[in-house]
Amino acid sequence: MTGRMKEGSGSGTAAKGSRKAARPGGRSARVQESVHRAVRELIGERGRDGLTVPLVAARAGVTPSTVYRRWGDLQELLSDVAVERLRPEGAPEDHGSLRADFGAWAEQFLEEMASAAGRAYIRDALAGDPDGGNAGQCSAYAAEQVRILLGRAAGRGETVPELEEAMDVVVAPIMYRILFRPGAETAVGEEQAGPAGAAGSGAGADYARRLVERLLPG
Amino acid sequence: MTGRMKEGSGSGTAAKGSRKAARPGGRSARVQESVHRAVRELIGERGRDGLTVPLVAARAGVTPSTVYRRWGDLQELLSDVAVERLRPEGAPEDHGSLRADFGAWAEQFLEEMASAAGRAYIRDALAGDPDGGNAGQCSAYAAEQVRILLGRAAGRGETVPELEEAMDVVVAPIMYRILFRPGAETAVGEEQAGPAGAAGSGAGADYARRLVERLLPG
DNA sequence: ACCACTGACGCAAAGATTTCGCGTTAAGGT
DNA sequence: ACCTTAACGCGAAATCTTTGCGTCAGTGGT
Repeated sequence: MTGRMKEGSGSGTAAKGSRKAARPGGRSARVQESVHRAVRELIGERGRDGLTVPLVAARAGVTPSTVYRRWGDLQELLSDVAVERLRPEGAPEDHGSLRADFGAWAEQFLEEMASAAGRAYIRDALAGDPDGGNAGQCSAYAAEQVRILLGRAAGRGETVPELEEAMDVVVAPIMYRILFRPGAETAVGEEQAGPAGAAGSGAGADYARRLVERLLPG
Repeated sequence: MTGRMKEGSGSGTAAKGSRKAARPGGRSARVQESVHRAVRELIGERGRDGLTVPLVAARAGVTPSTVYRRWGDLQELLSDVAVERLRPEGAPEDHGSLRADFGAWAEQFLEEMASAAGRAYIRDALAGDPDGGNAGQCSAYAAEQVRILLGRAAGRGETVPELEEAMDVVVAPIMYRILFRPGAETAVGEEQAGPAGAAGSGAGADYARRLVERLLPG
């Protein structure tokens, strides 16, 4: 990961309240922040397995029943934390053209999402998510980034595809391969790749670039 | 659902051994079949929530420790059952042309996967799947169906796209929308749909057809 | 056909997690 | 400042999960 996603433990100052916003005031916000931080720390120390509600609660300085009442179970709590960490940090870089912008973004997106940590967060986000709200948030994050890319290109006078089409052609295949085809995040059913690694450094960089070229005419 | 996926409780005669095939002989096979059937029955009776390992074990006529030892936890068991139910029943129908074949298949695929039951099974399959083996099996099922479509069209002399490209352009967007964009399985970023429901009956039928047309030239 | 070997199961106790009722605290509004 | 009520802490009860040990049944060899 190069920096699109949150890395450090708790960089933000204010709680976000991704779940129930019924009473987002002082104490509830403190508890949520404390529990989220406990989860992040314990994941770093003991891994996602070996994580239990009583353990998280103890680290956070609350009682287990508080966690159960707010989040229901460990899965939903992990889902909340995962979504928070899958949120992009800033706007995608500007490389002068839609092809370069989108290519670089897709490359980075694939690399981060396909990493062991990224895949774990994606699966956590999906797993404890009855109504699909957290998964929708993840998709909204990516769509927002792509919308910025397209809007920027349109401002340059370039002809740009629809956002929906861009999500279908570039983002969806990346996520599909990560989730359903472990170990196949590279390779695309087209011509042989360039001599060896055209621009990107990672393994699936070529794949990401080729998805972007499938979207853009020319 | 019209019949691509398994519907009834236990139609097959022999156990399949989707997990450990260490000792697939008589008793182990009976236990696996019995536990799987118990899960299917209880899901039908009490829903996926309110399902516990002791409950399943009691229905299956085994002790909870047996379930824990074979599957680890409820999630992995549900993942196994989900993959079994996501397996296609037979070969896709023949409509005379790749466009018609693929369109009809995609339409049916979307309808089944986007249903409440289909989505639940997909999420279960992904959730309890440490190594991604079950998810890979789901993808392999779909890929096999598409491979049949493409091979049949090639036999007719049609020019056909690569399997990988077909998966990227048609299957991936369908699964992405189901997982990450609840309530947005229809609509595509192109021209307005036909007058009103061209051929398919379901809501997302037009979307599936348009994905196929994005893949096929002409 | 018989026998030894080994993986899988049942049973039951120990341990951990999850649920629930009730009193208390503190946020939000008037 | 006072009232209302969502959210929390505490502790007991219920439920689930793990583990050790004896037994049973498939598997392969003779």
